[in-house]
Amino acid sequence: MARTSSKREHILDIAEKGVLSKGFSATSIDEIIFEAGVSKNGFFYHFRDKNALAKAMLQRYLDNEEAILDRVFEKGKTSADNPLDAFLTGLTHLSRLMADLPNGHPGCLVATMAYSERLYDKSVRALNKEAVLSWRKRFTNALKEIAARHHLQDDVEIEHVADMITSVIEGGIIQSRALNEPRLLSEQILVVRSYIKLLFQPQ
Amino acid sequence: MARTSSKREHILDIAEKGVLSKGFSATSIDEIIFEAGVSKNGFFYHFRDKNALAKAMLQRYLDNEEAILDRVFEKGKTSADNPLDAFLTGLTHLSRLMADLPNGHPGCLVATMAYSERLYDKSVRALNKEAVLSWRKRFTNALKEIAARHHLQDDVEIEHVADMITSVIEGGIIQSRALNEPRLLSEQILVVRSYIKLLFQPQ
DNA sequence: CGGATAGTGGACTTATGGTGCAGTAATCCC
DNA sequence: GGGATTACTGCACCATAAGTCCACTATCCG
Repeated sequence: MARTSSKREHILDIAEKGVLSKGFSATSIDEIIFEAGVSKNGFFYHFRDKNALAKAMLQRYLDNEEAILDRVFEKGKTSADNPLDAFLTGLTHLSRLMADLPNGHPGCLVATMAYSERLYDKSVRALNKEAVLSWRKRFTNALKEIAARHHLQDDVEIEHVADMITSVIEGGIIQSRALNEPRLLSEQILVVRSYIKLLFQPQ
Repeated sequence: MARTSSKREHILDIAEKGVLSKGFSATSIDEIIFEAGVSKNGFFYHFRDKNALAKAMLQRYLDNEEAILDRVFEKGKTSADNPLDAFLTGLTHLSRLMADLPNGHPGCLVATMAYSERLYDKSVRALNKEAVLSWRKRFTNALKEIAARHHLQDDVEIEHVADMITSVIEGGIIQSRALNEPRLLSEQILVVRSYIKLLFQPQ
């Protein structure tokens, strides 16, 4: 067979879709291998067990998300002359990106894994934690850069505001799904943008 | 046996703990009945199938949450003389309530069910949707009452701000779990409180 | 004392996660 | 061009899980 595995990525695609619509344990290996057109041992060749599948899925998801966030906020920086406008523009781009997804955001693996932690081993839980911490770091750094130039209009900790951006995105995805309102997430991002604006812009 | 079933509630308690820590399908009926000290047919006497268990769990969870929110925001109203202060005080109470949970919030069933929707039938999905809509209604009504007296400091839709309160709570729970930081949720509620304050209070 | 409520016990079916073993086709390295 | 490595297929097997069927029982209410 081919040297570079195309089936591995195919398995991950199918597994991710299943996990985000039914949860991890309801997504059976038999079902994955059937859809991927691969044998059972073909699956176990790539992933020692289901936990290894979870870890690979999560790692791939995080790499992809990071690249998207990098791109969006980099784009914000080029079109603005101060950190506040850059960040606000970045959030606008992110909102539009979410609005352009035809069926809404497919769901966040970090959220599903946080809600079924007992299923995974230490390494997956550590990876999930690291991901949330990296978002905290990303947004905290951006907000600190803003705070260096603009006075805070309320007594809140920068780090908590950074976490709130993540909260709104995760919560927005949940509500989008529960209500079947794909646009809700992008609207929520604009609301948190409104907060950042009010928090740093004197009226 | 006793007339009023104590075992039914016991089953629901154990099932809820399992679902919030491992997910729905990973929480086996065999495991539930073992922990509850009930026979398999004892389980199926109360719940036609696993879907009926999910529905009963969710209904009980929602009734409980509604009672808590009613209490918290009612308390806010008695200690303030205007709707803005009443709502801000309610959020402070809610934040404190979450901070006082020794192991943090146990998790939201609405979120887990939104993330494994394909597992449940129409009635469960409808109940989940109804729950999110009831939160939207609750917060929208409160915010509209405020908006009748205070001028909005930014161009945002009240309903989106209402949804944001739910977003921050759901997202706060996810991050609390992922990071194992029980206090994060209560901090997040104070940040959304800060937004409501800035949004209605002229500087 | 009859009927409803709240169960127990056991046998059975199908699906799922996972293991073990034997074998194969392509490719890379020397 | 030959041996190791990669990327698989096929089959048999095991324990656990959801769910069904049937027969039976204990308690309470009117």
